[in-house]
Amino acid sequence: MGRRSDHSRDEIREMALAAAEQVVAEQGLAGLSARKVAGAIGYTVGTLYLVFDNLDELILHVNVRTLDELHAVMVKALRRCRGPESCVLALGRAYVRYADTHRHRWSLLFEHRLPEGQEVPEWFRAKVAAMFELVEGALAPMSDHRSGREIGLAARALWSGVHGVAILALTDKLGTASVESVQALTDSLIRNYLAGFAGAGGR
Amino acid sequence: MGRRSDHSRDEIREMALAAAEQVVAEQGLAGLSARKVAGAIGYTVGTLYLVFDNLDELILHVNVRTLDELHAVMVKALRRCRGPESCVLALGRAYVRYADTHRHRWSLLFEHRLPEGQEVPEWFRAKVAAMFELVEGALAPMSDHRSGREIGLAARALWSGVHGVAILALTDKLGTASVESVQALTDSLIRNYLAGFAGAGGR
DNA sequence: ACCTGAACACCGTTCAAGT
DNA sequence: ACCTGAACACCGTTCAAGT
Repeated sequence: MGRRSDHSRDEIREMALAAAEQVVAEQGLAGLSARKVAGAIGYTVGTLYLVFDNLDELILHVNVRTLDELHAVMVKALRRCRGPESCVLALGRAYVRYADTHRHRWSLLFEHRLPEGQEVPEWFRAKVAAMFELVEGALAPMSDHRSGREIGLAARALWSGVHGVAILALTDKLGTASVESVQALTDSLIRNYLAGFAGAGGR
Repeated sequence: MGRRSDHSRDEIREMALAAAEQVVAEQGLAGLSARKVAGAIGYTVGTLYLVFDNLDELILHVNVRTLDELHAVMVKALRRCRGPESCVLALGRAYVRYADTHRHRWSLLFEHRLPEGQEVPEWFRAKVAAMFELVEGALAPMSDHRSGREIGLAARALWSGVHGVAILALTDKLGTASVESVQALTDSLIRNYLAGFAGAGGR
């Protein structure tokens, strides 16, 4: 036993994250364990704790990667749309499609909660903010007369909404879990919200 | 040891549920364990399994009670509103207020997931449906020309949206966790959605 | 310096044995 | 018939000891 130095600290981190992603993809949060991840990369549990503070930190990093993937998918969706409503709808559909095809990875984003006092680190929130900025960008062309603050609030309200639809539908709490019906729900949410937002009142 | 018969099966179930509620309220899902619940009611772990299939079933019943409380709170909110928009807003605010003041109980509703193949039982989904029916009822006065199916879809889209706002905001993923800002977000979501829904298009 | 392996204090779940 | 207590197979996390 003892020293091996087959891999650098960073390499071990990377391997662990990749292994954790695979376990989560296959078995969800419930199937994830430090021993399982360690075994998958050919190291002992102890080594994992040399490289991550604890399991929560590891999961946080898996989640940031998921946010990055989501962001990329949404950016891609923006390349095939014309006009503001079309673009917001495209973002919504891309989001729902990702959630549907990567259920476990996506669920981990919201099933995992940090222990009581601990708050979500800044670099994590920045990634969430980046996602909202895509929505703000799509909203901007239809909101000349509005302040950045208003657009920011609208993007958060609307996107949290899309997210809520995805959660209830995909975790089967609505009794209507098909991708089509989720799409119908998000489309309804987005179309009606935008009608109100672009129209008279707003607020 | 052996027989005691201090309490009937149903009494033990009731005591266990009450104890579980308290543990969850204080320490969240992560703090909940079969041994802890059993200890709190003065029985052994084994007894808990005589009365519940497993921990998942116990949690499911805690969650149904939460849905009942939420329903009651929303019904109460409907007593102090005039006109459709006012009533939907009242429902939204009641929901957010409940989520905020009972964070752990409310979080349990969505943090807890049944093991892979198992689906949410019918009696559970019925309770979720009952919540949506309250929203449908509030929506009805502003949708004479719409079918029940359309109203149902609108209620689900809108309410899932309110729920998503509450999740992201209260689990601190938005970086704006104050109750006021959550209220502002839900108000924005509801007002704009209703403007679109009541207005011309809809669809 | 790097990694292991065993330990500690917990889990959910089962079930022979006691009264 | 009802309940216990110990067992089993797991957890997350730590850390002395080995190379």
